[in-house]
Amino acid sequence: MKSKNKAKRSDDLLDLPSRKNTRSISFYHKVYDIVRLIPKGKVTTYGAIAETIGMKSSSRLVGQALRSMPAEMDIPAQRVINHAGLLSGCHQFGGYERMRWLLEQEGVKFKGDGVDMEKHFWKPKGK
DNA sequence: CGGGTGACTTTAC
DNA sequence: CGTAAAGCCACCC
Repeated sequence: MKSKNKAKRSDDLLDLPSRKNTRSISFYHKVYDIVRLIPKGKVTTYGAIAETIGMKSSSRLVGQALRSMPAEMDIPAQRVINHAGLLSGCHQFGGYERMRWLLEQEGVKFKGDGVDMEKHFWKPKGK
């Protein structure tokens, strides 16, 4: 099955912790570390994460990292949304409704179809 | 080594 | 307001 190829990638990414000792940590891994720091009930944007890493013009890479992220990892990826507060990665969570539900369980309020950024936006590193 | 890809963002019309 | 296109760059094949 083709899933074999996907499994290989996941396994490689799960090797994350052990790579911590290496001097060259993948860009993706930095993204994962930051996303894990997002407090419950808060959300952030791809651009904010990219900026924290030092590549604010490459917000796409953040999205790409999360897309490749193995589901086995305990990363609240649902808290990462786009600049407009919309759930751009909803398909990865089984649909918009499901991703929205996950956020609402954490206390995130919605404004229209997107997250109320005024109340829940959180910038990595707190400052 | 080169081309394709993408959970973005911004600007332009 | 909506759609379109360009800029951006790490990772995979």
